[in-house]
This record gives sequence, C-alpha cells and structure tokens, in this order.
Amino acid sequence: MAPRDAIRPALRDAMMTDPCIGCGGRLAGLCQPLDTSALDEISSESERVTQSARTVLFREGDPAVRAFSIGAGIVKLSRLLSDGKQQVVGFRFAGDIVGYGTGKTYPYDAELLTGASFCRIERSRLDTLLRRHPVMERRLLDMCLQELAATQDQLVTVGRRSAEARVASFLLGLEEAYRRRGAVPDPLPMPMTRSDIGDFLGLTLETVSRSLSHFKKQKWIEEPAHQKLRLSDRAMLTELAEGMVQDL
Amino acid sequence: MAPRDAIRPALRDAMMTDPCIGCGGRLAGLCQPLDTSALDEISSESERVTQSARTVLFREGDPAVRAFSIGAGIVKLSRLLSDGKQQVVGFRFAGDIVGYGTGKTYPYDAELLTGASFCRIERSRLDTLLRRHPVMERRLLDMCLQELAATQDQLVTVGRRSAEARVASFLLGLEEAYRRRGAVPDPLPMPMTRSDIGDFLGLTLETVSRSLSHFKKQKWIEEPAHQKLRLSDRAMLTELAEGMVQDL
DNA sequence: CGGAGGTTTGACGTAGATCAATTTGTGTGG
DNA sequence: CCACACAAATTGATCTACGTCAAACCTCCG
Repeated sequence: MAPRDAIRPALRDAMMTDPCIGCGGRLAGLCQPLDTSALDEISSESERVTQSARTVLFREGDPAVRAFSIGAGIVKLSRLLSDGKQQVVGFRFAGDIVGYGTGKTYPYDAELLTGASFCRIERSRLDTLLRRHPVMERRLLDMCLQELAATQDQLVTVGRRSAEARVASFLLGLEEAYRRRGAVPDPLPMPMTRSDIGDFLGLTLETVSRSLSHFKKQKWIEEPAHQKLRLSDRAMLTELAEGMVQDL
Repeated sequence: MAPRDAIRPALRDAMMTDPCIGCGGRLAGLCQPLDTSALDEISSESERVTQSARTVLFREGDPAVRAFSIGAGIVKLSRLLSDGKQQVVGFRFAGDIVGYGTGKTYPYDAELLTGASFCRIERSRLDTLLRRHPVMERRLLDMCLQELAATQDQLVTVGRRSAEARVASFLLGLEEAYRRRGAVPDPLPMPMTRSDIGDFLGLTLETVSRSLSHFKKQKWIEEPAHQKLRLSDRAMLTELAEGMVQDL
C-alpha cells in the first residue's frame, strides 16, 4: 500500500516563516474565544509558516515538541503498520489543531495534501498558554470531544459498511468538512489520491476507483476536472452511505 | 446482528442510590488532582449509583443531561445502524467518564456488561465544576486525548488487520485495560459476548468464535471458566496482532 | 516529449460473511 | 432441586464482496 514516499523533491519549495501576527495567524480555531491582549501574547509565542503540498509536518514516533494550528490547507494523518499497510486516521482542515496529545511522541504521520499555512507553537509554551487562559483550554477540550465523536463515526463506517457505502460516506463527509468552515466551494477540491481514500476507509485504491467510476456512470457525482468533485445527487449518496440501498 | 434487547427483565434488580461520599465515590478518575475542599463540593453535586449487568445507562439520541464516572464495572458503548447492524465504539472501565460530550444528545448507547457502581452528575453541574476547577478540566482534556488516541488505534485495527489479528489485539487490549488501573486479575474476566467482540472488531460472532477456538487449540489462550480468560502466550498473540505471522 | 505517479478496468482468488444445525450454558418456574 | 426455555457458543458448508495481480491509460511536470 502507498509506500512511504522516499524524501520527495518537494523540499525544493520555499518555506516561509515569520512571527504569527494578525487574523488567521493566531492559532485560528483555538483562540476564537480570546480577548485581544491574550491574542497579542499568543502572537509572540507562535510563528506562522507556509509550506507546499506533500511536506511532512512530522512522523509517527518523532518527539512531540510542537503543535500546529491549520490556517489553510488539508493535512493527512496516518499510521504505518509493520506490514507496510497504511491507515489514514483522519484529514484535518483550516481551524483544526494537529500534533497536540498526551504522549511524548506523535502517534501518527502528518503530511500536507495541499499547500498550507499554519501556526507552529512549542508544546510547552502552548501548555503554559492553556494554563493561563482557561477559556482556551475549554475550547481545546470541545475540539477534542468533537474529534473523538468524528473518529467514532469513522469507526462505524469502516467497521460495518459496504465499500460503496464507505465511499459515499467519505464524499459527504468531505463536503460537510467544507461546510463547517464556511461556504462549500462548488467543484469541491479533493486533493487526496484514491490510495489515501482507500487507506482512510479500509479499502484498496482499486475498490475506491471502481466505486467512484460507478457513481459517475450513475450521474451521482461528476469530476469536472482532476481532483475536483461535484456531488450531483446528494440524496442518493446519503441513502447509499446509510446502507438503505445496495445499488439500483 | 445482536438485536436491540427488547426491554429485558433486568429491571427487576435493585437500584441503589445515595449521596456520593468517600473515596471511589467522587468521580474517580476525574478528581485525582483535587484537594479535599473541592472534593466535598463535588460529593454534594453528584450521587452514587449501583446497578446490575445489562442495565442501559442511556441510548443514542437521548438528551445528554448527565455524565457518569465509573467506579467499578465495565460499560459497552455502541451505535446502531439503520440496517440493524451494531458497531461497538469502545468499552469503558473503572475511572473512565461516560456520556460527556459536545452534542445535545448522546452519540451512542451505553450498557453495563457487569454489575457496576458509578457516580452520576448533571451535565450542567459538571460544567460549572469544570469552570471552577481548571485542574479538573485539564484532567478531562487529558482523558479525552487518550481516548482519542485509543479510538484511532482501534480504527487501525478494524481498517487494516486480519480477523485473527483483530481478535488477538482485542485480547491484549483487554488485559492492558486492566493493567492500567492496577493489578491484572489472573483469569481475566471477559464479560462481553462473542457478538459484542465481533461488533467491536467489525467481524461476525462466528469469526470471533473460530479465532478463539483456534487460539485455544494452539494453547495461546485458555478459558478456565465461562467468561474467564488467560493469555498463555502473550508473545505469540502480540506477533499475531502485529500481523508478523498469519498462522503457523 | 518523455517518464513517473496516479487512475482505470479486467480476470481471478480468498478471507470472512452467511446460513444452518448442534451443543452448552443459564436464569425461571413448578 | 430439577426441568424447561432461551441465549450464547461452536462448528460445518457454502457464497460473495472485496482484495490481488496485471495491463493499459491518463496527466502533469521537468
């Protein structure tokens, strides 16, 4: 399955970094409930970074010294099994926090699927901030609880649904992810490969491809361009995802 | 799959409830880091309850008005799909919190697998307590992060491993759960049915049964009594779980 | 324009689901 | 206390959804 990409030439890309100021810069999702003095404090503690697609933020097992708050872009979180198979544990979008946990090391790889900008902050500094601003900690707790619920959903999908139901569920979930952070772009950008999707859903890339082909043939979806997607028959996809119908 | 048990006669069992006083009574896991004055406050806010096996704490969709802190016993968390299949989202043990989340309603059923005692507290009161005691909130965040990591693990197991690997992984995980809260009882109590296990692992009860039979035949485990389990060859089970070996 | 990584499609094999029959264990009522 | 009824577990015989292997085909980028 999707072999660990051997240090791709992506590093050629510029990596910009500067102090984390202004709007989107300030640990986006986390800081919503904060007042301006606190925001200033945070700006000085974190730095804003922009990196290009395919960059690896960190690898499973690396010492978890910093956390990332996504300003824009999509991040893939995945774990590698000893037999080379990969499980994608989730995708993260603007507003999400990546790399903050209890363990001493990161429990998964984090890789950019698109160019992305985000805030980077030392774990220890973030912990201090959290101690100083309980509202912020509260917000983090809520985000964590939501993430937990989403992961449990995913468990249901992977554990009990048919291949096509999983794919339909993924498509709807992708749209939902965009919806939750504002407007849904019309052709939905879908930067993940079939292999990424398969590894997320517990399927092979071939099965994902077959399902998508089938959906296209039935006009339930369109792919107006590469990595662009339009859900033409949401109702049908929903029924499929729920397992109310096997095919037709 | 495991049909929703139609209001079983389990309600005959006595349900004892009295103010939540003393040691284990006080929202066990959550309150570890608290001082005694805070503990007193909490005792008055929550009540201690003991109930028998098979009792349902709440159902998916019920308004999430209270949370539960397990003092002793095992709780099964599961979601029911529209087609009648069930996915067990996790098992919870002494020290865990059940039923606290962001949603207005519970996202899963919670059912006792054993007789259990726990503390019950109104969600709104718990929220107040958390606001008043940041250490407590911090503790809850940590518990939530751990739970998230565990659920992601489970996703890997269900998504990418063979049937026997999943079962082996479950057995080791069960033991680990006991280990984390103190001593591991020698014959491990395993109150869940094959169906529960299957629904947890994304397998049928038959497949679980076959795997366990195979393990017994190979002397990797023993069942000295019904619902009692001994892991005789942990090393082998570990290799199996990791997928380093398919059979032998 | 060439080459690599991604995608599609087909033919075939298999792990695990499904269906079914039997055994074992357990709470209930006479 | 025993026997009955019912739930859980085991085991076997099939069936099938999806994985595996393989061969084109696209599409982007250098």
